Amino acid sequence: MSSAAEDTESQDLRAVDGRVPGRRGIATRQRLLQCTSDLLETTSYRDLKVVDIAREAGTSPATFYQYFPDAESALLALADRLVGEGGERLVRPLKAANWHGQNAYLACEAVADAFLEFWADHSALMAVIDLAALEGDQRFRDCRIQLLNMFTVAATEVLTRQREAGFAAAEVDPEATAVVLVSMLSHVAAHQAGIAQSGVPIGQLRDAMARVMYNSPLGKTDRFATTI
Amino acid sequence: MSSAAEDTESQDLRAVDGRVPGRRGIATRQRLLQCTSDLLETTSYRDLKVVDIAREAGTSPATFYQYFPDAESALLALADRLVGEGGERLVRPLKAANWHGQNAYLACEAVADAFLEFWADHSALMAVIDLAALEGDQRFRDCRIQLLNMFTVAATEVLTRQREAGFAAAEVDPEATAVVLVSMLSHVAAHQAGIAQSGVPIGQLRDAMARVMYNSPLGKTDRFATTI
DNA sequence: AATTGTTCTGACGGGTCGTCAGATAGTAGG
DNA sequence: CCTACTATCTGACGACCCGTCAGAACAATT
Repeated sequence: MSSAAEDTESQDLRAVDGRVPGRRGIATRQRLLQCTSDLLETTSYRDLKVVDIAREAGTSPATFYQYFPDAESALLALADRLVGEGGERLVRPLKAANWHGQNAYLACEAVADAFLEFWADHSALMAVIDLAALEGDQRFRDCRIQLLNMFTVAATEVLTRQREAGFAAAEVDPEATAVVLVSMLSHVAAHQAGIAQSGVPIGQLRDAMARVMYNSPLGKTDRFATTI
Repeated sequence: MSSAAEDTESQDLRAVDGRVPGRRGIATRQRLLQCTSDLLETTSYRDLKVVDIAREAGTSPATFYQYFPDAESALLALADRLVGEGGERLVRPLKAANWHGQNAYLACEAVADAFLEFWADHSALMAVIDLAALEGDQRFRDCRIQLLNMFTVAATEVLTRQREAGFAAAEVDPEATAVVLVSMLSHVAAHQAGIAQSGVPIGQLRDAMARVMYNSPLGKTDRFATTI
């Protein structure tokens, strides 16, 4: 399942004119992707020009257009590659944990860390995904949904179990709660640099995230547990 | 204090060449702003062309540039006008509430509603602010911070009091918690349309937001309150 | 080395941007 | 009503970026 990205890379690849590229073509495409990724570290998404990517890759703009219809498509290709890894990384601490008693808080900390670290590791690309999705680009919107969907589904399941076990009120809507928590996690993770810059240490942020999760119906594994 | 925006409008206004515009000039500027706002309802932020705004206003692009250095600046002028109203609307339910006992949950509902409604009322412009801020534009970033700052400060105060009253653990960091909650509120509010479209009713969303707030240290006004 | 298929690129038409000199509209004084 | 002056508007322009295409350069195969 996690090789889906790989398969897409080697199977479906077509140059713009419909031909299947050979060894050299694939290498060029790869080089263009790498240069796009590199440039993204120093250039803002909107200032990313095809001509710059091409120059960085030591080739001409026309070559770029042979492999991608536009600059965004190259970014999308990079983003797609991230979805597999990301979905996995985010959902792991949720699934690995056993949501009983005190373990729940540890799980919440692990989840907060996973979000913060994943966004920190891929801040530039994640910013592009968030941005393009917000801007209404359906391709990036799907990408973002797919990335978060695995987590949201898993969180919904945990919440449903908590509710069935009587740890949360019957009116709690598991899916809505999961969406709200995912919003919190992804938004804080995406803005961690800015938040830190305005004086809140990342450590405190992580604790606050974990606490909010733990105190929500997600973390409650005891009918009379108190807020921490 | 709330007339600050008005003052700015009538005092500081300068045409691009440094002159102070007269009656007619101010009217033209106003018309351009209104057309920008109108076009924003039907056009995506990035597709907003100066030439379109000018045509809509029945004037020429060159006229536009006499009043704004670029299209973003017109949007910023609209955004600034929203900050006064927005800050006020968001913080009111937080300050109006007395955070004692059961009232706290009602306050949380009111806060959730305020965020959802404010973003719904100004979805297009708020999307632009979020977008431009995310994109790194410092002017919009400041604008967004100013909009949310009043609320964040007020929430930090409430949290500090709750902690001093012994309703939250000593390790709870009021500011970090406030930031996390504001992230949740603003992100959910900004994406409410998309979330609703994917099948979660706004009502459920509101309840989930209120519950997450209420269960966080913000809502706890009783040492042994249980999760709802 | 000739042939065939693949990959690359210089040069171009089309479009948007922001500027500026000059046209136009408004106004005060005679 | 005319003149002179100021405020406002605009047509036309150069600069820039985008994506395309015909043909050059390259690689592989015989």
